[in-house]
Amino acid sequence: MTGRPRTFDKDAVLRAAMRAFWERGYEGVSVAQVCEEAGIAAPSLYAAFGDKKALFEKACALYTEHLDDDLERDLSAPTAREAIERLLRSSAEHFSAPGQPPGCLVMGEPRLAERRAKTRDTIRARLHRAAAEGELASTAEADGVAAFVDTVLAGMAALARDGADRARLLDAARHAARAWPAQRSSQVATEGLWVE
Amino acid sequence: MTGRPRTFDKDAVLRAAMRAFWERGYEGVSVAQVCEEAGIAAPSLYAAFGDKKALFEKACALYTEHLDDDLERDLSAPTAREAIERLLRSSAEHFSAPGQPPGCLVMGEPRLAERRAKTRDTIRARLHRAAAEGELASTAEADGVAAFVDTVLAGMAALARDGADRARLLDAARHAARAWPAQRSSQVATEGLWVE
DNA sequence: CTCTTTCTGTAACGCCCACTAAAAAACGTC
DNA sequence: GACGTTTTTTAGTGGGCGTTACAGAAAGAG
Repeated sequence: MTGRPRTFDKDAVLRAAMRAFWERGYEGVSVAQVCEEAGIAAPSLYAAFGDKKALFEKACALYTEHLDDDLERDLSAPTAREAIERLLRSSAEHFSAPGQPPGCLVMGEPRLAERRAKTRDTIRARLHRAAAEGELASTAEADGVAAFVDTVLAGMAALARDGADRARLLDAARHAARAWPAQRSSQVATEGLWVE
Repeated sequence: MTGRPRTFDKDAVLRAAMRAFWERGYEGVSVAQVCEEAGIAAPSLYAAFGDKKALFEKACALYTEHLDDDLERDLSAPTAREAIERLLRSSAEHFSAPGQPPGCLVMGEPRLAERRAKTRDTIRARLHRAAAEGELASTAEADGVAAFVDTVLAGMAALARDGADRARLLDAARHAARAWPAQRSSQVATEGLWVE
C-alpha cells in the first residue's frame, strides 16, 4: 500500500523554507509565502513537515547541519589564537557566501538564543582550555576574550545583513584577531585604557 | 473652542510604545498591545499619533533624541583612539542600562538600516580625520577600523539582547579597544595573521 | 475492476491584524 | 441652556494569518 506518490522534492522545499527564514526571519515568513516560493499548496506542506514551528525547526536543523562540524574544525587548531582566527575568518566568509542570504539564520533569529548560547559555550570551553594550558593568563581573561569573540561574530552577522561585503567583514575579523592578548602580560596591551 | 481634553499623557504613551518596539521590534508589537500597555483605546492612539508606522517613527525619534549628541560627544575626543574607546564604553553601558530594555532599538530593527548607516558614516568620518591627521596610517586602515568598530557595536547590542550583563559587554569593549593599530606600523600588530 | 492508501487541489475555518465609522461625553463660548 | 469642537467609547470593517475538512486523483494489492 504505497499510495499516491508526492509530486514535489521534499528537500528542495525545505531548502526554500530555510532560505526564506534566513532572509526574513520566522515572523517575516508566512506559510503562504513558503508555499508560493516552493510551488506547492499548503496541505502538501503541512502533510510533509507539520505546522510552521516544526517546519522552522527542520529548516534550522538543515542550516546547522554542518555548522557544528565547521566550528569544531576551526577550534581544533593547536593554539587558541589560531583557532579563533580561523573561526573569525570562516564566519566572515560564511556570512557573505555568494548565492546565499547574507548574515546568519541563527544570529538573526531572536527565538534561537539557546542555540547561540550553545555555540558560545563551545567557544568559551576552547578558551578555558587555553587558560589551563597557559596560553591565556586566567579563566577570567578567557571569559573576556570569549565575550569579545561572541560580540564580533554577532556583529559580523549583523553587518552582513546590512549589506556589508566580504572584504568589510574580513577587515573586521582581521582587526578583531589583532586584539589577542599580548603574550607576556595582558596589562601591556591594555595600557592607557580604562579599568573597571 | 477647546474641545474635550484628552485623559492620557501623550508622552507616557509614546514612551510605552518606544519600550515595546525596543523590546520586541516593529513586527513583534501589535497596536492592540500598545493600547493595552498604555491603557488607552485604539482610536485615541490613532488620533494622537497616526497609524502604526507613524507611531513607530515617533518612537524612534524619541529613542534617538539624545543619541546623536552622545555620539558627537564621544567622537569629539582629541584622539580617534580615545574617541572610539569612549564610544565603545558608552555604548556598552547604554545597551545594558538598568530600567531599560537590553540592547538597542536601532541595532535590533531590520527596517532601521538607514539610520545605522548614518551612524557608521559618522564613525568613518571621524576615523578618516584621524588618517588625515596622521593618527592612522591610511584611509584604507581607517575604513578597516571603522568596519571593526561597527561590528563590535552591533555585536554588543546583540549580546545584550541575548542576556549578557554589563560586565560582559564592557569586557568585549575593552578587548575591542585593544585592537587599535600599533603606532609605528600596523604590520607589527598583524604579524602572524593571515593576509588577503 | 475494486479496495486501500496516500497525496493533491479547492475551499474554507476561526483568529488576530491594522484601522475606522458613529455616537456619546466633556470641555470653552455665546 | 444651546452650540461648536475635540476626545472617548463601542462596535465594528476588510484582510491576512495559520491551519484544516473534504473531495478527487494516483499509486499498489487483491
